[in-house]
Parts: sequence; C-alpha cells; structure tokens
Amino acid sequence: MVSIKDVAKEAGVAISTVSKVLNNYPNVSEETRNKVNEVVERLGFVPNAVAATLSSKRTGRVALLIKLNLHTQASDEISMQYISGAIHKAKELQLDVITVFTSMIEDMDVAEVTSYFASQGIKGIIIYGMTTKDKVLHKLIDSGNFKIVVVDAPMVNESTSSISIDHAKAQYDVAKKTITENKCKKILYLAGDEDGYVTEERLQGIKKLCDEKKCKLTVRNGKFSELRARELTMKYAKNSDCVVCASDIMAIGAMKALIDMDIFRPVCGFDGIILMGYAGKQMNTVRQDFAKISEEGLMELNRLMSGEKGRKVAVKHELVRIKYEDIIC
Amino acid sequence: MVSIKDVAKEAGVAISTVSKVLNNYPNVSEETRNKVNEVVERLGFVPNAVAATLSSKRTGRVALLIKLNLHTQASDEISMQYISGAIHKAKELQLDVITVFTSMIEDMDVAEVTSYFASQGIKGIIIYGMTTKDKVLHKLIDSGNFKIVVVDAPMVNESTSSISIDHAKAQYDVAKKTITENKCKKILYLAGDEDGYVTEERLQGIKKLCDEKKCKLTVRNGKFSELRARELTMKYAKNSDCVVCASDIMAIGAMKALIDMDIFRPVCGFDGIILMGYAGKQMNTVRQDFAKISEEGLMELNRLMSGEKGRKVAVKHELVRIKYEDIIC
DNA sequence: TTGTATGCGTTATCAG
DNA sequence: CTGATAACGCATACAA
Repeated sequence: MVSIKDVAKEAGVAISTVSKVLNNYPNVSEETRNKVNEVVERLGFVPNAVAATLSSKRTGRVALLIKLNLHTQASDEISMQYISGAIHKAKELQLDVITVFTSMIEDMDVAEVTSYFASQGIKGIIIYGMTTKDKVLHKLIDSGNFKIVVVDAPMVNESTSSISIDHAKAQYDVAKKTITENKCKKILYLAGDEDGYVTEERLQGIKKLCDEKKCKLTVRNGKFSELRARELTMKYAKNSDCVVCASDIMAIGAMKALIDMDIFRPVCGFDGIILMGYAGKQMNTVRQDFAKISEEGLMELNRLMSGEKGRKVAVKHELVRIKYEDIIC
Repeated sequence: MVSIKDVAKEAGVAISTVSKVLNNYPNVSEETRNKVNEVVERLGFVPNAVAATLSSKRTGRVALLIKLNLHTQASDEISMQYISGAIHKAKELQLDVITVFTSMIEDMDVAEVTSYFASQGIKGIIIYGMTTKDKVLHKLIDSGNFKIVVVDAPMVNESTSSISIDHAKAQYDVAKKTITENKCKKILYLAGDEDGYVTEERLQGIKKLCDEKKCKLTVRNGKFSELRARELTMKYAKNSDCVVCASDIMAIGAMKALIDMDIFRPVCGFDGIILMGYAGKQMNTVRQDFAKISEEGLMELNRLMSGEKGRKVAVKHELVRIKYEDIIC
C-alpha cells in the first residue's frame, strides 16, 4: 500500500509538504505542488482516511443514521434516496461518510453509542426519521458531543440543526387541491403514528384547511400502516367524500380498499414514492425530494462542523400526481 | 473521550497490559485482568476501532459493496435486505462492517479502489450484483488483496468465494410450474441483461425445460427493464401462450401490458420482491431470501478471513405466489 | 516556502 | 507476567 511517506520520498520532499498539498494549504510553491500532485497521480496514492481522522481533530467523518424498516419497502426507497443524496454531496465536500443502521445501536445506551461513534472517528451525524420515542438519540443530541442534523424532527440547539419541508403547509396544500378538484365536504384523515414528529404538524395543516373550508373532519390514526389504512377506509370511507392520508403507503392501502369496496372517493397521499405508480389509480401527493433534503442536510452538517450554530432549515415541496407511465423504466 | 491511557492510569498498569486484557491475550494474571476489566467497566471505555485498525494488521473490517440503482426501486428493496442480513450476522460474529456504494468508487481504477478499501481498514468485501462489465472489480478479485465473497457471480479463487442460488434450476422450476398449470406450449421468455452473470444461467434453465416439454421458445432481451418488458409483451405475447420473465420487475411490466391489451397469458417472475403484490394479478415467482443469502455470505467471508480457501456456496430457493394480502402491513 | 518533531489511540515486539 | 517503546499514516505547530 502506497503511503504518504512513499509519495514524499518519490517527490523528494518532506511528508508534511505532501500533507499540505493534499489538504490544499496555501503556503506551498506552485512548483512543489505540481511535483507532488504528479507523483500522487502516478503512484495512485489515496490518503488513508483512518489515519487522517486519528491524527487530526478537524473535520471528522460523518455518519448517516438510517432506520432499517424491514416490513415496508416504501421506506427502503426513501432510505436509499437519502443515502444516495448524502453520498453524492459528500463526494463534493470531500467528507468521509459512513452509513450506520439503527439496528446496530439499538440496544446501546448513550455512553455506548457515543463511544461507538467516537471510535469510528465520527464528528457529525445525520439522523433520519427520529421519533419521540428514541430516548437515546435525544440524549445524544443534548450531550453536544456531536454535530447533528436531524431530518424531520424539530430539534435545534448549539450543535444541532433540523431540516425538513413545511409539513403543515404541504398537507394543507395537497388536501386543498384534492378537495377543491372534487368539491369535498366530509374529510376522512388518516394520520401517522403519534410517535412521529411530522404527524402533529401534518395534522395542523389539515385542521387549518377544514376550518377554512368549513369541512367536517374525521381523524383516525393510521399509524403509517397500509393495512390499517385499508381497515379504516373500509370502516369510515362510506361516511366521507374524500380520504386524505399522511403517507403514500396509507393512500395506497386506502385506494385499494376503495376499489375493493367498489366505491369512489378521491384519495391523496404524502411523500411522492414510486410505489404510488402501482396503486391502480392516480392520486395527488406531496413530493419530497429526499435526495435533495439529504444533500442539504450534509451541507448543513458541514456548516455545523466548521463551528457555526444550529438552526432550522426549510426545504421546498411540490404537489404531483404519480402515473405508472412516468415511473416505469 | 476515555482512552486506553486513562484506563491504564486508573488501574495502575501499563498501556500494553490493558491492550492485552482487551484482546484476550493469555499471558496476563487473573488478578490484573480482573482489575483492568473492572476499570474498563467503570469508565465505560470502548476501544477506538480507528486507532486499532491503524495499528494492527489483524482481522479488519468488512465492506458491503452495494449497487445504488436510482431508477428502479425494486433494487432498493433487495439492497436493503442484503444490508440488513449482513448487519444482523455481523453483530453476531462481532465483525465491524461498513457499507460502500458503487457510486463512491465508480471512477477509480484498481489501485485507487484498493487504497480506498485499505484506507478504511477493510480486509474483506462482499460484492452484490456484479456484472461482466465491472472490470475494476474483476481486477480487484484477481489481485488477491482482499478476501471477497461475490453474490450471484461465479468467481472463485484462493481468496474469493461465490454464493448464490441455483439460477438454472430455479428458472426451470418456476417456469415448469407455470406452464404445467396452464398447459402452455409457446413460451415467450424475457431474459435479463447480457452483462449479468445470472442471465445465462437462467436461460439454460428455460431452454432445458422447453427441450423436455417440447415447447416452442422465443427469447427476447428484456434487460431487466419493466418498460422493455412491457414493449416486448405488446409485440410478442399474442403469438405465445405464456410469458416467463427473468425478473419480477419484468413480470410486472409484462402483466400490466397484458392487462392493458386485455388478453390473458400466465406470467411468472423471478426474485420474490414485495412489489409483486402490487402487480394486479398473482404470479408464480422464485423467492430468493436476500437477507439469508447475505448472512451466509458474511459467514463465508468470515471463513475466508480466517485463512480458509475460496469455494462455491449454494443457497436454497423456493417457489411462491405473492398476494397483496400477504405483503400488506 | 520547506522540513522537523510530536501526537492521535492502538497493537506488537522485546526487554526486564 | 509486565512494562517501555517503536510502529501505523497522517496533520500540524514550530523551527529553519
């Protein structure tokens, strides 16, 4: 394995000089810089990230903390987009990222989790899909030991930023479009799990809309479950003229149920996942650009790691209809 | 962060002694061992994995090399299952695994990829979904620098094992079941991409079956694409009485096309992905237990890393029908 | 502008 | 059985 030492020897300079070139320090002559770069290229040298993080107290590595939910593959799609967005941006920012799945740390306490991340040279973490129940993660955030960006949860402090779309507005928007198109008056709203931070926000959105439009609103807890959405739809849809869902997966469950019941009700979802193209009927939904959210999350984390304070970052959403013809490839 | 130095000081012993206790070296007195362990426990010390891999040349970490395919979310589901299986087993085997996505290494040459993995302290790699076109990966395997397990590609040498189901037999089985149930005689076979190792094997399976059953076989390259499967079905299905597909995603494309054409032909797929539940009609398919394949892959890698030679590992498959009712949750 | 020396947290070697 | 001490590959304050 070619090391910085080999490069230094080959280029006839000191190790520290090579290091400076690699890290784009200003005080290196153009000549030496070129010489070193030439050797780096020729020897195919890639700096040892492990040694680098060990050595410097600087920009450490970044961990993507992903929830592995085996049961619903909708979340697979979302997770993958989160990952790919982050990786893409990491390349650009020259950050070393690793992915950590919650299952790996699920039975650790805060101290252990902290040690685990520290032992991996992690300085910053992006947490995806945190719920109110994740006690350990809350403590981790409060500890201030890491720079953290939380996606879709309103945690902000000195070393923590949050990033998300405006869930209330998005829910308001998509529902408004749907009920306006269909002149609905009696809304069945299938909410998300009460543990989810976004659940309450989305609920505020639909409530505001129903107040404004003087619609009758029936709220049921669909727990982000397709099956539960199906059952609730079977039970309550007849007395409503529209089904608004807090997630696409529930929207699909509701739509399939309506088809089986052989009655029509407009349905709208939330997330914009590809699976919507397989639901059988088109629906309005909120498209969240998960890859982009993740990219911006990484940029925000980069900001935090360079000493800035935590803050709230908002991302735009858009309304779409997902058709089978559009998603097939 | 508490380090080995702190433990040593607190326990009143040398750093090296602590290290020996941590790594279960034999030549340490029971007394010191207990004392050190007590301090380790009390201080909540967790060894720094980064420093450890830097220092030692021993059993390194394991990398899961995953293909990130943004366009088809069927592969998301499969990748996630691979990952979760590997992580689960890694915990059990006490291996440190990291996930690497092909996009991170796509424009590196062998030397760079080698350095990259080495720089991460990687000793073993599991490669998922390798194609004949992945020149760099082929060289990586030939180099013998890493212990490697390749999933679904027949690469075996001193330090490389392959693991997969018997694709020829599986294709044979699922097609046989389908044509027997429906008394078919003219098979349209939508094959996978020619770059895929499994493509040829599956093709052998269907050919053998058609020989035995004296069926007319029409083979078309569906390239594992749902859209292409749709087009090919539109074009050729009328002259066949059955559509056998080398992947579920193509089976779904074919089925949707048949529904749109308003003709019936039995269709069968391959993989057993959950998306099959949303295809509209039930189909036979081969269920590959991706999580289990990954688990066994990790066990095999562990074997390689402890000095054993590469070999071919076979995994069982089963025939299933995926119903919406079964996959919803 | 360049080089020297020291340290990061471990493991490994070799005296004691 | 135990403890110095030299690597491991790199970053960086400091000296030249």
